[in-house]
This record gives sequence, C-alpha cells and structure tokens, in this order.
Amino acid sequence: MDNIDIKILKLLQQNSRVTASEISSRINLSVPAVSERLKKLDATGIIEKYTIILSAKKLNKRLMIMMFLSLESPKFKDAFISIIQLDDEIVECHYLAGDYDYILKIITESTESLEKKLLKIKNIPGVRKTKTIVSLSTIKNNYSIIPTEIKN
Amino acid sequence: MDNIDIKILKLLQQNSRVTASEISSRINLSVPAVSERLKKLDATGIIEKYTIILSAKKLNKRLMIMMFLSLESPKFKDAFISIIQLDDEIVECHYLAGDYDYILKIITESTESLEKKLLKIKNIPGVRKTKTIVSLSTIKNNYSIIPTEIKN
DNA sequence: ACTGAAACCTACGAGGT
DNA sequence: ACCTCGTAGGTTTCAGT
Repeated sequence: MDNIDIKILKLLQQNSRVTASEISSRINLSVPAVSERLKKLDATGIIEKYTIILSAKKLNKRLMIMMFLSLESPKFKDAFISIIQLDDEIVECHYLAGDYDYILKIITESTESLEKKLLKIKNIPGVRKTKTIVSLSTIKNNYSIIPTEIKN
Repeated sequence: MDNIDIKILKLLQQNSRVTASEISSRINLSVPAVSERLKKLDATGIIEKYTIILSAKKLNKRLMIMMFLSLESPKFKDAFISIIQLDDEIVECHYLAGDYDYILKIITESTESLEKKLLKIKNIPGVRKTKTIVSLSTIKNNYSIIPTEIKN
C-alpha cells in the first residue's frame, strides 16, 4: 500500500465505475499496471464492497433519526438482532458501552411512518429504555473512511 | 421506477461494478434495455454516488465513536463546520433537535488517537458541551437505504 | 424492447527498460 | 515493479426494426 494505491482508492470512492484506462490517465501509470494494482487491492480485502448510495430524498425518505435503546437482559439479544436485520429502514445498529446498549440509525418517510417504526421497536421483546434523537440536517456523510496518504 | 429498476438498483448495491450484460442475464432483459435503464436511473439522481466502502480494520481504524456536542452560539457554526469537513476521521455530522446540537461519527485507530481527536474537537471555538459514546461492535451497517419493492 | 455491428475496454501474453 | 505492443474476449453503444 503506497500513495499510488491510495490515489486509486480515492478515485474509486469518488466513482467506483471508473475504468482502468481513466485511472491510468489520471495518475500517469499504464493501464496494465493499474489493472494489476486493482487486482491486488481486491485480493487484500481492503475494499469491503463496491456499492451505490441511493438518494434518500428521491426515495421519499426525509426523516433520519438516531435511537438509543437497552435490553432487559442479554437473552433477548438474538431475537432483537434478527428483527433489526430484517428492517430495511434500520440502516445501522451498533452495540455500545455506556447508558444504552444499542444505537440505531433509522431512515423513514414521515413522522407517521416514524411513529409506527418506534412503536414496532419498542414492542420488540426485551426492549426496555429508549431515547430518540431527530436529525434536522446532515452536514457531512462520507459513508466510508478515507485512506490517509503517507508522508515522506 | 418499477420493480425492474429496483432489482437493478439492488444488484448495484451488492456490486456497483456489475456489467450491464450480467444484470441483463439476471433479470431477463436485453443488454441495451438494461443500459438505457441505467442511464435513466443516473439521470434522475436517485443514485447519489457509485462508491467503494473501505475496510476500517484493514486501515487500522478499530475505534468507532459517536460524539454529541453543542455550540455556545450559532455564530461559531461556519468555522466549526469547515473544521469538521476537513477531518477525514470524522465521517458523519448531523445537526440535531434536542439536548445537543450535533452528533459526529468518528472512526480512528486507537484510544491514543481518539484522545487527541476529542481534545481537538473540544478545542474548536464555541464547542461547549460534549458527550462521547464508544461503539463496541457493529451489528448492521447498510451505508445506503434500500429501495422497497412495489406490491401488486 | 430486441437484434446486430462498430467502438471501446480489459485481460493476458511476450519482450524489454 | 513498470512499460509497450499485440491479440483475444467481453462490454457498451448506436443504428434500425
């Protein structure tokens, strides 16, 4: 992993469909050299996935909220997680150290659909304490971490 | 936007480098038809970006934390935001309704680098109240919302 | 939406700097 | 580890139906 690889990764983050020939012209490297580096980067697993980010607004999902919650006991964990995994509007779930056990990121249409969603979650067996935080606007969202260039 | 488009979007979410010909064979549509749909989907802006997600672990970023904070007054906002935007380890920033003004998602190497990061943020002019929540593990991370299929 | 042909991109050599 | 060149195979694109 040198700075050339990092440049390639950054170009892929900007547009994961860039062709090897376009990368080649941007970083002054021949196409086969770029192609080899791409293969190696894929093999190392540093690229977790090639994906697309969809516009929440265009899909009429205008509400983003964070929800903290705790479980009464760890025995509810497995059932809780499988319900979380199946719900496409719950886009993130992290296990926490602190006052609450979990934080969820939920993206949904409206206050009405949010209300239903909150009820649904609060009715999952074992869910005890919850706290809901509404996001008014998103200042920054990088989706992935960005590799740091190596200084000389 | 019909269910065929949604299938295409889901395939792209699984792998944004799938070729039109591969999509074509999976959804029983000719390659030019897929290609046209792709163009239209691009034009509508429903696809926010084609990108790659990098492995945090492979980049030695093992710590993920959420940080809440408030500003003393809105006049600090612009300077605060520009500092946030420049920091690659701050991957998200949302403006909130509630006890705190902002929530940040921070991904960093170690407790040492986290300590520095927290100090840095607390020293931004106007930052008043902060609360830090450490994530122990990630149960789910979809990066993007998933389109819902239309029922008949 | 489909077919078919031209243009483009990629993958994989060999041989060399 | 990289470059050039050439070739083969796959992919995209544009016309016409």
